[in-house]
Formats: sequence, structure tokens, C-alpha cells
Amino acid sequence: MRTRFAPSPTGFLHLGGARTALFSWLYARKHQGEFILRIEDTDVERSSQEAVDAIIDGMNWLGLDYDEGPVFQMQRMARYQEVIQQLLSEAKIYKCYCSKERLEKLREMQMANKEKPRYDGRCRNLVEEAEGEPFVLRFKTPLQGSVIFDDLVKGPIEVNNAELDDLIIQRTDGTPTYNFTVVVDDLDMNITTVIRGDDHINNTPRQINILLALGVIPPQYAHVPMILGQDGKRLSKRHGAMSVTQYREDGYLPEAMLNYLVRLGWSHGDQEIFSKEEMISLFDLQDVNRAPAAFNTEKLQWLNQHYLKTESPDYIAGLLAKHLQMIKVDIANGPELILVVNALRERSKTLVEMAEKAACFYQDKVVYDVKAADKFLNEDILPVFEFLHVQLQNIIDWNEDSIGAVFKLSLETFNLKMPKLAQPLRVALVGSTQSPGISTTLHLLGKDKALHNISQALDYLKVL
RNA sequence: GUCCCCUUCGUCUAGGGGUUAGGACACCGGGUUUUCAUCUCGGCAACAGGGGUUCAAAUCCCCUAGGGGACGCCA
Repeated sequence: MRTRFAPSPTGFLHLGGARTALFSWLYARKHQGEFILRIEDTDVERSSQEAVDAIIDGMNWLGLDYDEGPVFQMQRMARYQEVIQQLLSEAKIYKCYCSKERLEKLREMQMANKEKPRYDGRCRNLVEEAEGEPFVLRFKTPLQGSVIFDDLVKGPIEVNNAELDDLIIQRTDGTPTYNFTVVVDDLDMNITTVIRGDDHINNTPRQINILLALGVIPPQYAHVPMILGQDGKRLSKRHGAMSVTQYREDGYLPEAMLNYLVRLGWSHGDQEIFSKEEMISLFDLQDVNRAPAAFNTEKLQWLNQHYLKTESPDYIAGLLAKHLQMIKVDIANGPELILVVNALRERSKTLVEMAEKAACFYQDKVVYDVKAADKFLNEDILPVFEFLHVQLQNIIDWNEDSIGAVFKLSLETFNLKMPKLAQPLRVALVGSTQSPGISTTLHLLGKDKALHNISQALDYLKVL
């Protein structure tokens, strides 16, 4: 079993491409086959090395490793020429001298007549060659019959050859076109299963005809539906036609991305969470949906939090470090990252969010949320803070138990209910009313910083 | 316009002749709780429409509507 992912390097790896790659990869891995990366760069104008790098970066991030490639089509020109010569000698393709202008007019006329625009085959039976005139090479599509193929996702599809025209396989400049190079490559690479977006369904009969002309058995095809944006419309820049690696920047784990992607158009009963191993063993093209699926950020976030909660704290800490660096938080002076992860993983949907919440443990000054300070930092709490400051200072072994004991003593001394003290203290310690458990927060801050922050609050309270 | 593909809660989906049409996200409410979360319990919510076939249709067939794609010397 051999599958391939064949993007054209004209942009980054977006969601749709990533999912197609994932399905191809899963199918190959499931059957202990090979997965090949092929770069379709015959459109020299629009292809770029940056795009190649971006695609590979995206695949690496998701862990979609390939067994062969990247194979570049531009490096296979000699081979395409060879096949073209063969087809030419067998009269299965022909030179067409029709100008672009003529083709343009033809198309307009056909549209006006409410016909499907297609080449009329004028040069198909030309007896004499026009020496020195520019020409393209066209494939002689069978005039009769139809192409039938059994799509692994969509089921049987039949297209009448009469619907097809003689497609161009080589341009005036001598370069081969997409429908031709795909066929030659899939053939040479022994691709057994072509998995791609269903926008290629229309190309499939043409490609099968070429394969048949070459005298070979076509591979199996599996056309997976497109991914739609949040609004159910085609993916656009706003909501997902962005690079998958943007999600890495936005604080998503590759595990979550992969899990989200695999469930978009594929399912296994009621199961929502899949490890990579489970995906591989459970995946099957039979279970891929035929209808397009809309992208939904909420579910991705839920999955992301799930993996933040369940992956090893060590792993999360490593990623969190990068995100803290991005927002210029120096983690040299502050708690161990793993402790922070444990305190925040249940209250963060992304690493970006976690980094924002973690920042307060590493900063020298507390910046108060105005509303929170107005509500909770008032003179009533001043004596409590003073007491707390002294008591905390006396702690020798700074841990959650000893801190908890001091906290309890403070509550008893001033006859306060837990929230009456916890909330003002939160504001004093981290600036907002939201934080991990109060003992944990104090512990994470460390004795020095905790006392320092309470002092800062006392100063603030005294000038009120 | 022509051809191709698609249609189950708002979203992702299960279900392939007999189901109170199931799960998940989101949303709403209860519980736990020290805030926010987590966790937990419950609720809301769908077979696009119309014809057939059948004792019985979400499920099979046809039509209509709606959505998407293709119709390039792009891939």
C-alpha cells in the first residue's frame, strides 16, 4: 500500500491540506505501507522555496513523517518527455495549433449557447504539421463510452467521455501540465491509493483515460470532502485558510490539532479522543464522511485543554517555556515551570492563555485589575493583610500546608469567611480575582515575592 | 449555463428497513468548591421538502430545493 501527499508549493499548509495529508498518512501507516511527499511545482511562477519549507514545517509539527521524498516534479522533466514521446509515437496525443484567442472565442460561444465550454477537437485530425508554429500537446480523449471508478469514499462515479474534451498535457513552452504529471508520477511511484480533496473528482476521469492509454491499471481513488469555515462557507483567510503552524503559535498542541482534524469527516462510533496509535489502527476510508465539514474552534479548544490536562507536565512545561519567552517573561526568577503547569493546566485552553496566567509568578510588580482592586482592596482588609504579612514571614518551611495553616489562623483571628480574605489576597498577589487555590498561589510565588506583593498592597491600601 | 459531488441537533458525528434517533462541543440549569477552572448530574436541540417501494423508511428509489466543486497553456 502506497499513498502520497502532493501539494503545490504556492502557499503554506492549511487545514484542508493538513487533513488530506493526515488521512493519507494514516492509511499508509495502518497498512504498513509507504507515505510519499511529492511537491507539484510545475507552475514555476507561483511556486516558492518558502512554501516548500512551510509545508514541511507543518507536517513535521503534526508528526506526519514520510518514507520517500520530497520528490520535486521539476526534477522529473526528462521522464515526462519520455512518456510524451511514447504517446506521440502511438498517436495518442496530438499537436494543437489553436491560438488562445480562438479558444477564448470558442468558450464564449459555448457559454452563450448554454453549453459546457470545451475544446472542439479542431486539430485532432490534422494531416499536416505546421512547421515552426507554436503548439500545445493534447490528449485524445475517447469519443465514446464512459469512465467508471469506485471511489473509496464517495462510491461509484461514472462520467461520460462526451463530457470531457482533449486536455492539454504540454504547454507551448514545452512544460507538462498537472493532469499529466500526476498520472506519470502516481504510476512511477507505484501509488496504490490516491487520497485527495474532492475538488479533484472532475479530474479523475481524465487521469484514468491517460492511464488507460498508457496501458496500466489505475490506482484506487478516495476523494475526501472539503473543510468549511466556521460560517459553513468556503475556507477564507479569516477563519482557517491560515497555516496549520499558526495554531502552534496560538498555543495549540499538535496532539489536539491531529485529534481535531481526524474527527473532521471521520469517526469511530462515539469515540472522541484518539491517540496516534488508535488513529492508525482504527482509521479506515470507509468511515470517512461524504459531506463537507465546518471547522469549529470551540471543539478544538476543548480538545486542546484535554491534552493540556493529560499530557506529561514535563512536555507541557517545555512548550510553555517557549510561549513565556514569546511574551518576554523571564523564568529565571520564579517557580519551577512544572509546578506552574500543574496549577494552570485545568484552567487554560491554550498555551498562550497559560503563559498569560503564568506571567504573574515571574514578575516583580503586581498590576491590579482596576475593577478587582476597587472591589476588594479597601481599608477593611488592611489589618488582615498586616497580620498575614507577619505570620507568613514567620514561616520557615514554605509549603502549602504551612501556608494553609497561617491562612486558617488569619480567618479565625478576624472571624472571616474564606472568600472574604481569599479574593482580596488574590488581587494583592496576582492582580486579578482569578488564580489557582490561594495556598498554591502563595507557594508558587515563593516567600519573598508573596511578602513583597502583600507589602505592595499595604502601601496601596494606606494611600487610599 | 453544463457536468460532478453533497444534505441527521447551532457545530462535529452515530445510526444503512422496526431506535423514546445515540454521543461530543457549544449553550442553559443543579451539585462539588476558596475565585476562575476542573469534575459531576440534568436540560435544550436534528433526519431539507415532496412523491413512491414496503406491514414498516432517517435508512431503498425518483423528483425538487439548497449548498459545494469543476468547466485554465493553475494545481
